[in-house]
Parts: sequence; structure tokens; C-alpha cells
Amino acid sequence: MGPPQGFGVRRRVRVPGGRFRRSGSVQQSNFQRVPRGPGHHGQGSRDSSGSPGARWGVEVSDPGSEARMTLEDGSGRQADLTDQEAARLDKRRRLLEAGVPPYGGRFERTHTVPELLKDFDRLIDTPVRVAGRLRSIRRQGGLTFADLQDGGQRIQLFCRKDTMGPETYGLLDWLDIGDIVGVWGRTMRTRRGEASVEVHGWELLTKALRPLPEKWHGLKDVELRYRQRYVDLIVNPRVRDVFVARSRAVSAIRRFLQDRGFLEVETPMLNPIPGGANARPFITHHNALDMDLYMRIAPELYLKRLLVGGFDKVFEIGKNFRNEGISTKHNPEYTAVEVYEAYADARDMMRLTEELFAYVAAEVAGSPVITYQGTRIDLTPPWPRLAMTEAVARYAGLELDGLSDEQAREAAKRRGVDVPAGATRGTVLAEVFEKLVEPHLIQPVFIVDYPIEVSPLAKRKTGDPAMTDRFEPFIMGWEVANGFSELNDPVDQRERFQRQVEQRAAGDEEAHMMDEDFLRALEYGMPPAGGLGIGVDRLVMLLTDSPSIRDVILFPHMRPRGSV
RNA sequence: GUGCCCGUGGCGCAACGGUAGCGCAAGGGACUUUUAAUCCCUGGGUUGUGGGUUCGAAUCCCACCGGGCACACCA
Repeated sequence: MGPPQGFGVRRRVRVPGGRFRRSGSVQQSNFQRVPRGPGHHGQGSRDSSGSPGARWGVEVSDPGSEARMTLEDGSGRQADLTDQEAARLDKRRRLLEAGVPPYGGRFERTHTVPELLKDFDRLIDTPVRVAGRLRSIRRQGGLTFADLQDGGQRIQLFCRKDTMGPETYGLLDWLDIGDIVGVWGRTMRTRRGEASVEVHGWELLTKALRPLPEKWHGLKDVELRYRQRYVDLIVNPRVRDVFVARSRAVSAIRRFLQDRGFLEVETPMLNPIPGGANARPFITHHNALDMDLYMRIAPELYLKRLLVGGFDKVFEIGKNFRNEGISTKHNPEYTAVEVYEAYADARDMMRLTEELFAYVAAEVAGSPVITYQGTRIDLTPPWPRLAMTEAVARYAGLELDGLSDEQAREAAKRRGVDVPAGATRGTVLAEVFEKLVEPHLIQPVFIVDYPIEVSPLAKRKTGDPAMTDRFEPFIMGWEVANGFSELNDPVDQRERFQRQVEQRAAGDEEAHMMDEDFLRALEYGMPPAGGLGIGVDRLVMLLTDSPSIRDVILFPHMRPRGSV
């Protein structure tokens, strides 16, 4: 993964005057050209990674191949450029020579572009200073039109030679699409009615050395979109909107909980013992302590320690890390919000959940009724409650009550659901539910009463010790949250951990480890409480109508590439 | 991890055994109310990588790399 030569040079390329030659005799080493487009990852250049300086000075006659121009940056390294990159570097040099610094500094703006456009007609014919990225340039002799993008919106720049003077106007020739400029002038509408700034003067704030993707098809290659999200954000306005919506959703969650008296806290991401969920953790190492640590898979056990400590209403918004597969609904690190309320129970948390979803949807999407991939979803509370056994009876036509473990396993197999050899009835129930019922749960519904086997941290249901007072809301067939009345009996909790440890020993890598400190905390006494965890990414997917979790994560995990 | 599909100039796409092409973008020129500006000219690709089949490979075959989707696992 080490960067091949040529990488890193681009940041600090110096183009000495006259070193740049167009065609004919082009100075070039015997380096292979480093391909940089999609699917190029510099494998062909491995042979040239050592001591570049030694290979200099080879004169290669290569007429007609501007793209192979090379340049020195004074460090004995060099970069091969595309014709467009070469042209931009050349303009950068010419600007410098003309006394125009290609990278400016502070620029005082009177308005952002969205501010200007919002109330344009009232602001017309006033002096303004705006800044942004050039998205298109239409040169027309003594008149040049350009589109300036800022804050996701564009305003037209209207540049007239007569207004600006020939020198200022002439320097426009060294600007490219993608450059960031600050301009000052007067707001006006053109003959065609386009909201514009008549430019009196301008300043180059940043010269862009790489060209932006094509102007109306934009950047479509999803791999490039994820790997180079910065480009995606520049050219695809919808992407920007999604991440603004995500930010608003997180703010709305925080506001909703804070307004109800919940205290936001932060607990460790580096855990000596990972807990709070059944999942495989990432392992990392602390050098000074010389010990392995785990990236947290859930903050649950820490938040419950806070209940012990007397914080009655707490929440945390943050990342969980799970060493599992990647899919359109799974990213190895994802954002969750967990909420704990002392003296409450699962019923209270269900009410909190449905209210929170409706509130956040209204804040982000404008309504508790949303459309996801063509399906109308009504998040208005209250959502129906349906016991897992009833759900399995209704959607799978399966009645497991009263069956022995073996009979239950047989029943599941007859329905085509694979279950582990020694699975108990409760495990079978959960398995059948996942496979046969979940896909049917499109509109919001709370599934309640989960088997104890799959709920090692939840309180038993009064009157049915095989079940727990747990719930999970489903939308679009996805589990979007998980909550329960928290188990606060340390003796019961120890037994549950013990079962988990046994399963772990039997090869279940996702089973809990024994957490003695957590048990000690419970032994000091944790108030009865309701707890809740919500998958924020999936919530945002729903609210932004995004088909993949990668569409709501700015930098989704990707396999690294040599050089891109 | 398995299956299916994809990888062609900076970007979006064509060519699907027979000379690698188009649009935008880029370079040169004309143009003082355009907005996918227009018009003339020009350059840019060892078709993801490596093998193979063939007189001939972007195209067919194999392996590898990267990606998408579905399944599996999970939230």
C-alpha cells in the first residue's frame, strides 16, 4: 500500500519557468507512467519505486505526447501529468508570474450564495462580496459568464471587459472550472433574467490542479464517489443534501433527548472487555500498557454503570465497531444512540422510540409520513405492539408454544429454517422470526417479548421466566432499534453471562465475555430502568430515501488501493 | 466467504474477433447578455493487471486486483 513514486509530489510541485515543454524533446525518465484513473492502481510501477533520482536525465523524444510531460519539484521526484493537469499547472505558473497568488487567504464575504439567492430581488443592485468554486465558464469575447457554487447553490458571475478593465479581465483566461475565487461587484439580473453578480474585481483563492468530472452527467462511478467523496460532494448536490439531513437528524435526536432531561455522556470506545451486544469485536493493542483492547461493540454496559452511579437519564451518540460483513445495511463502524432511564421500563422506551422517530422525521423530512424506495411509511405514534410468538404464528403459521426443544427444531426445519443442533425452543423462535417474519414487517411495529436465550441483558417477563421484557421496532423489514427493561439482578446476570461464556467456549465468537466489573456494579444496586438503542444510519437511510448505508456514511469502508 | 454483473482518455458513454470512437472537459482562434452558449482548428487511450487462444483480442478463455448487487452474518 506504500505510495508509489509520483504520489505526494502533486501537493508541492514546483514548475520552474521553461522547464515545461510541450512536445518534441520532452524530458522524461524511464519511469512508467503512473495511471491514476479508476481501476488503475499502479501495479505496473512497482519496478520503479526505488531511487528515482538515479534515473533522471534520460532524454526521450516523444512528440505528440503532452500527457507524458514530467516536471521536477526539486526533491528528485517527479510526477506524470495528464494534459489537463499540465495545463492547470502552467496557468498557476503564469498567474504567479503575473503577480496573482494562486492560493489566497482570508476573504471577507457579505453573503453566502444561498443567502444571496434567498432574497435576491430585494438585494438587487447592491454591492456584494461572495466566494465559491467555479462550476462552469462561458467565455464570449469581451464578456464572460461563470457559475459560482457555494453552499450547494450557484449564482452566475457576469464579467464584462469594459467594467473590469482589460487587465483584470484578461487574467480570467488563467481560471479553470474548479478554481475557488472571491469576487466583488453588484447584484443584477441579465437580459435573460438570470440572478447574477456583475463582477468588478476578483481574487483567486485556490487554484484547482485537477479537473472536475463532466458537467451534466457528473460523477457516477460509485467506487470513485465513495473513495473521493470530496469530489462527489462538489458535483452531486443530492449527496450534500443527504449529509445535511444526517446532521439535522443527529441534532434532532440530541435535542429530543435533552429536552426530556437526558444527559449526554461519553463512554470508552477502547474496551478491555467488549460487551452489550452479541458481535465479533475488532482487537487493537495498547503499547504502553502492553495489552490488547477491543473496539466497543456497544456502550450499554458502561451506560448502565452510570445508572448505578446515580445518573438517572443518560444517552450517548457514537460509533460502534463490529468485525463483520459489509453490505448495503452494514458498515463495520456505525452510529448508534443508546438511552437509559431509571425507574422506567420497556413500555416507556417504546413510547420514547416512536415519539423520537416521528419527531426526527418531522424535523428532517418535514413529516412523520415518509416514502422509502417507493413505499409509504407512516411513523405517526402509536405503533402496534405484537408479541414475537404471535408474529411467528401470524406470518409463519407456526405455533411453538408447548413444544419441546426438539419438536421446535423439527418444526423449524420443516419450514426450511436451519437451526443449530442443540437449539432451545426460544432460540428456534427467534431464528424462525428472523427468517420468516422480519421481511413482512414494512410499516412500523414493535415486536415484544423476546426469548431469554437471545436476550442476556434483559429483565425476565413477570409470569414468564423464559421470555424477556424486550422489544425491537421493525420498519421496511429492518430492525431499527432494540430496547428492554434492564436486568438489574446481579445473580441472574451472572448466570446469564455464565451461559454466554459456555457458548463462547463452544465456539460462538459473538457470545458475551464475563464482565466482573459490570457485575460488581450491579451488586452495588442498579435502579430498575428501561434502555434503548437506535441505529442512526438506518434511520437516516429511511429519512433520506437512501438504498445503501454507504449513501449515508461520508467515508464508507473500502478496500485500500495502491494509488488513486 | 459464495454466486451473478462490471472495469475503455480527466468525467459520462460507444465499439463486443478485423484501423479504439463520441460528448463534455482541455489547448489555439472568433465572438460584449450567455446559461448543455455557438462556430473553426488541435492534442489526449500499451481498453484494471498478468497470462493464454487466434493470422489478428477492448471483445473469447484463465488467474489476480478493485467495485456493485444478491445471499450468508449482523444493527
